[in-house]
Amino acid sequence: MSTQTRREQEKEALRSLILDKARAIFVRDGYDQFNMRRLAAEIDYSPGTIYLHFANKAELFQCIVSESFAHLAQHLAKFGAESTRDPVAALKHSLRYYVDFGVRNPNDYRFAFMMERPPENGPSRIDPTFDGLRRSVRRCVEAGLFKTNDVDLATQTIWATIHGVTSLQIQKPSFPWVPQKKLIAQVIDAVVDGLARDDDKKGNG
Amino acid sequence: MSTQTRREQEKEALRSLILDKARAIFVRDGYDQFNMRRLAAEIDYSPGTIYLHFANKAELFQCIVSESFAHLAQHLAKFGAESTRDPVAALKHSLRYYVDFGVRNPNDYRFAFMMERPPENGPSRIDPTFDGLRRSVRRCVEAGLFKTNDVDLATQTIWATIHGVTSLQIQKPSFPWVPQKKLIAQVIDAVVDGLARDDDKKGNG
Amino acid sequence: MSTQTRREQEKEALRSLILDKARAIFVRDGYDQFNMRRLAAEIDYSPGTIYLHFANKAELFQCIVSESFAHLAQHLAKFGAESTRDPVAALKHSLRYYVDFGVRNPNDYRFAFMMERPPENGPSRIDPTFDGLRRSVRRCVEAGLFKTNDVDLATQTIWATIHGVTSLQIQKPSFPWVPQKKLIAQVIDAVVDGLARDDDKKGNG
Amino acid sequence: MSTQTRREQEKEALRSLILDKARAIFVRDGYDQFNMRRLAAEIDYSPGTIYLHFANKAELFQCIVSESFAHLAQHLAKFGAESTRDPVAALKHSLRYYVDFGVRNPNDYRFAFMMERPPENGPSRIDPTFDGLRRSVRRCVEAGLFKTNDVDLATQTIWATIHGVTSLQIQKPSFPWVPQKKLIAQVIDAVVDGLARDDDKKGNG
DNA sequence: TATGAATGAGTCTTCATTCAT
DNA sequence: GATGAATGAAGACTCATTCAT
Repeated sequence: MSTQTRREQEKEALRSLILDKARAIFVRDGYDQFNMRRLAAEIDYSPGTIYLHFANKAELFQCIVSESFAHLAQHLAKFGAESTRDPVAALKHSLRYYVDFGVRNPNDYRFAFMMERPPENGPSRIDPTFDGLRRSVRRCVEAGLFKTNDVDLATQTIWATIHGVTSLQIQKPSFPWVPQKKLIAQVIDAVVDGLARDDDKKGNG
Repeated sequence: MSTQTRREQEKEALRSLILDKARAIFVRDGYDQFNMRRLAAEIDYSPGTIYLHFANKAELFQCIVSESFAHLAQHLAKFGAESTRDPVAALKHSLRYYVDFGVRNPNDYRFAFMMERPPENGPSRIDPTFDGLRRSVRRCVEAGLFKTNDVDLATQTIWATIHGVTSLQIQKPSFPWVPQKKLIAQVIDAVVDGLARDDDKKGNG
Repeated sequence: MSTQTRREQEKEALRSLILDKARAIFVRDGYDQFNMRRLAAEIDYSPGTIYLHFANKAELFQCIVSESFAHLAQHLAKFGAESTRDPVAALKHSLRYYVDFGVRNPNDYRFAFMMERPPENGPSRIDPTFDGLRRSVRRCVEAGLFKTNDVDLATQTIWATIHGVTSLQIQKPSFPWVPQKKLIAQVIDAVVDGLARDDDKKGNG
Repeated sequence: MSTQTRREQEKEALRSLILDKARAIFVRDGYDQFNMRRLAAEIDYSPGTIYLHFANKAELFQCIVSESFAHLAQHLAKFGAESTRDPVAALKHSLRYYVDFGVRNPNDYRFAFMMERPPENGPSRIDPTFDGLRRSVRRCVEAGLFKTNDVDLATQTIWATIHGVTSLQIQKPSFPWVPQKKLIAQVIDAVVDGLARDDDKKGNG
């Protein structure tokens, strides 16, 4: 029993080691440049060992994508969870959280929203991640704080917008950006204020 | 003469054929999966023939990128060119034009802003493309129509935003989007209205 | 242990097999005609296997060159090592030894001095090989046995000379040569006697 | 007639142009690196044109080799032609001429004696070139000036020797040689003096 | 369980040579 | 005679994956 348990733990540990290193390489080099032999070398195991844990490169990749979505979902779960007096402020807060998560965890964000290959088949993984945001937006709509009543429209407007900043910050770090914090705040303020009724805006945060 | 002319035309035609097919394959498969042999096969020429027109894969790719930027520049030439009574309306107009270009020419947009692969050297190609937009934004700032006086901040805010919609529309076509036109209009209105002083907004466009 | 040892031995054996076959092909076909695929075929392994032992064709070639120089150095170690009553006789003895090495190990000699192809970087490999010969010549000069006092001049004269015979014997075996031993002896005698003062020559060896 | 003649002259001129450029490239780059397309480009004709004058790369190469031998033979024709009072001095003179020719026309020399690929089949081309030298040596032998009576032995000794200097000067220009003239003179003096009877040497030239 | 040697299929690229014009 | 587009065959090298140990 003890032996078996230890074995399982070791197996799990190795699996994690592979996943972590693989994630880093996938992000650094891209899917195609990623190289099973290099991965093996970097974790100091033989190539064959990786195949004891993952059927092949594609499966390894998918595992990492799933992890990223899970990580994302877990962090975004709170989105619109709390009921608040000021849903707009809450929304902005959530958005800052979202962008912040992406910028701090570019690997996860890339896997979740930016990497293309290989083509996904199953159901959209974006949708669920989305629900929190939609909930948060709905609060605002239901409180009559937005010009529009179309929750999906507002949600997608916001998502597109903040995905824009997030992905560009990740993808084009060498562009001569204005200070990141300032830009992010400005984007969030602009889009939310733009959606909000005029009489509801008085510099919230 | 006639012979020579015909030859040149044929050569040009083949070059175009290669570029067009290559563009399609690059977009379909990505830079790494793109394959000179397959390209050759798809245009029914031998691999060597491609090398009569392009030195190598990277150059072929860069040619397509350049084409895309040229195409973009040509379509965006008007950006902020006209001096108008209503700079905000002009800006919105331009933005609609920008997104429209991306959505209608997804391949060009991909090559210009979304494909990662081979590291560019030379000067940033984004910057020049950017100038028109910045000019358009400056008009608004100089007319005192925006809350902020920071032209770069406003420009980047807007660019990040509309790049967000544009790229998502291109990259995630299977997502259950609200009607595209509506979304685009909403994003543009939201972000520009969000940047504009309150007393200047009365549903323009 | 036994397993690991056997593996290492097998690995070493394969490395040797590759080196030996490669050396033969390099000599037979020249650097450019040498072909990794053919080498692989001739040793009954796949091309990839060779790359498990050598990074690329150039490295494989350099390894053989190094082997040859090592072989040469090992055989020429004694050159001018012994202090003798008769430095001229010792020199002639060494020269005979040198030519003999080249003729008996034509491949080594080719790799060391006759093959042109890939431009070496690093420091000249000839120089060190040369030192023994120079030492041997210096003995003669210092003993006042040569007409000239210029050690480098004498050394290079001798080297050029014996390289002449050696390389021709290797490169033009089908030429109607006089008996090889006779020719070699004559060349050595002629050049050394020609350098020596008249009063010191009385048929030594 | 005039037209035909002009045509033939033009054809001959082009043939020469090709040969000259080709020789330069062959020597610069070696047989394998030599490239028919580059040759065509360098003479400003199309690749096909070369094939109107030479069947293929190998034939082109052989033509150049033949030219080189002819050039060499022509220059070496005088070798031992004049009957002189001092055959040894004449021999030395000829040898200086030989080395000089090689060093000044490294291309010819390489083609004649140093390039390997592709293997020759026909009768040895060296032998004829050799005759002048042998004649010159025979004079010395017949005048009783050499220790040996074996004309072939003496000839080959001398040839091997001076080929040694010549080829090394051509092939290893980056070696830290003593001044070339000095070395060549020394080699010639040494080997001829070494072959000559003691009582015949008194600083000749 | 872990190894790591080995492979086969594939990738970019080059080049002598041909042939319709 | 001259062109130059086109090709077929080849060569260096890579890499996911397998399998005997």
